Amino acid sequence: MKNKSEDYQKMIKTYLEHNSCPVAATMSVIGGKWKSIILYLISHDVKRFGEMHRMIDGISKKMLTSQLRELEADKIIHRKVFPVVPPKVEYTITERGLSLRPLIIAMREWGLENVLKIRHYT
Amino acid sequence: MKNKSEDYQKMIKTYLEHNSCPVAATMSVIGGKWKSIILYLISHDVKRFGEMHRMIDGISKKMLTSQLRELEADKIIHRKVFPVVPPKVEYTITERGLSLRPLIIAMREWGLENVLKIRHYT
DNA sequence: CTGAATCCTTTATGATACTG
DNA sequence: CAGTATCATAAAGGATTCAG
Repeated sequence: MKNKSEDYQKMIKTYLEHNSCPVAATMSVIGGKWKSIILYLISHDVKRFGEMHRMIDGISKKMLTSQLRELEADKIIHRKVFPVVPPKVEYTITERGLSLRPLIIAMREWGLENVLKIRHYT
Repeated sequence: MKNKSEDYQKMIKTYLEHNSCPVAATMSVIGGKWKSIILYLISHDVKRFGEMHRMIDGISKKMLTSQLRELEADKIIHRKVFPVVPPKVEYTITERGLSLRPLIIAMREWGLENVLKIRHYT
């Protein structure tokens, strides 16, 4: 209990004094509307832009672009441009991106155990 | 590898056919702008509305209300109203809410290890 | 004290057309 | 093919006021 309390105190301290929460930080990396599925697709194998655009139902090119750029900025994925005509761009997952796998899996488990039981997603 | 591939196939199937992803589902529960800190505060001990409003710097009463209502709808927290004047309302964490702890902690760890190193939060 | 109601501003996302 | 640019709409969030 001592540990847990100290942990809590440190967290609140971080929150309240520096207003920078590690949890929120992580959320800002993986919390985008389409980021989890993009991560899931890319973590399996290399993907091209159009390929993902076709696979992810309902996403616009604009959104796909912005989500990819954010993931790239956070060094979760890598964007490789081939100087060919027509253009070819490949997205791959980085080491840092791979380190998110346990988290994604844990969220998936929790979702299966909890949310999908009490809610409807269309 | 077989397992992982099947896992992936199932996930993509879920995503693409039913458009209901367990990861996104979990995200919809804990991904709100202020939910992680609310959870963290409440998981420590019972909190009243005004108490949280004072502790969470920058949150409006409107936002606090809506975030609390969403957490309540997802059965993560419980809202207990005392029929007194002036009004008194206590928020407590539920069993389901407690089951989120490992997830929150994992996100916190990842954030500390990764995001806080490469970004600035103000 | 714990909100609800209203109005307003900002941000996010969509649709469409265009380009190297 | 892989985007960008532009315009339009929707959703999120803030400020303020009111009420039991």
